[in-house]
Amino acid sequence: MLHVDLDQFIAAVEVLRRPELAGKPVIVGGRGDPTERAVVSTASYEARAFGVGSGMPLRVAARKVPDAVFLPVDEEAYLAASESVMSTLRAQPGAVVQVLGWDEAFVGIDAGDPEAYARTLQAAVLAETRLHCSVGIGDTLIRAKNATDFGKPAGTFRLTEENWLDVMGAKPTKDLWGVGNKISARLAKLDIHTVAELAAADPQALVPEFGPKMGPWYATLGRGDGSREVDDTPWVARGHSRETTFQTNLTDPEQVRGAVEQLTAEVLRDVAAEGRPVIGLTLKVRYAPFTTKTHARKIPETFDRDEVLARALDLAGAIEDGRPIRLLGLRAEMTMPDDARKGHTPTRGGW
DNA sequence: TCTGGGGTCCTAGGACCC
DNA sequence: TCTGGGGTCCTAGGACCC
Repeated sequence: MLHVDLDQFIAAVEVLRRPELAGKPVIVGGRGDPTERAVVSTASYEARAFGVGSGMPLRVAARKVPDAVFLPVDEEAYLAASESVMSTLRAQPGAVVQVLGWDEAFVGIDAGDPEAYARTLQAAVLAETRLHCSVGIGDTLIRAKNATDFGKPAGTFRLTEENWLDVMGAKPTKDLWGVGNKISARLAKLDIHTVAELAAADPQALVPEFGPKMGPWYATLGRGDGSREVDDTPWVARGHSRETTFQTNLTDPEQVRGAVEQLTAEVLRDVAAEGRPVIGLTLKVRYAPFTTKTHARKIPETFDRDEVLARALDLAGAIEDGRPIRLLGLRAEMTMPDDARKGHTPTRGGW
């Protein structure tokens, strides 16, 4: 199968409608004001050359590249571009498309020459949207996904059982999809540092540290194994959430209640738009300096809007907790009945 | 250097039941 | 007197992805 990934997607969409930005360092994030509390969504390759990357605070990015062009996030524009890309992929002969995000998809194909198919696909996307993409080719989803990085920009690369360890074996475990800083550090405690070492690990030996599902799953990741099926079942959201970061920390309980009420109402609107009931409510509270507390409640399906709001304000009461408040941010999440759930590869991120 | 906003899924531990 | 064993449900917290 193939994994298709648009190159510097958000920055590329912005450059398309502002051709004068081509070749300049472009940084998209927040409201486009580098003095605000917000982070980088995407940086163009020119900005990345200065060490700017996704997730970096805008203030830090501005220090690194004072001359950069800062732009606000425009979700609608990216969504429109994304839909155009995905429909181009679906229009290819024999393609089964599993969308992973705005700028990524798996494409299941039955082609004798996957590289040739990939180049056809890249040409079609470019012709339709003027956007470049890289394509990974693999015999599992994991291998296709990892292959894409080696194809960037605008190229292709193939990873299979044959060359997986030759190409990936010496890489740190963090390079694997689903292994971040925390998991790689815990693997290191077990003296597992590289992909090859993880591939050689006994899956059962990882259970005490990571649990019955994730332990064996990490060993599978190390080998590049896992699903070979591209699944184009339409995606159904499990939940909705809204998050905000305050430009200055909130300290007043009344302000906190107001913020909770507003966020909750916004999420309720998203859920109501789907005509589905709420069955769970979670408030995540980000306190300065950087601790998160969670307050969750199950919600009866029969609850109406006002009852859910009241339950949220109940939870907000727990925020105060006697101590002085210093709130960096808030997130309200609601879950919906999961009758449409599919799945069962124990991965995060919905496939 | 200092922390987005949208998601998904897993694990631990306590409560409760038989 | 001293404390089984299995199950489910719920809450809190954590980790990761784009």
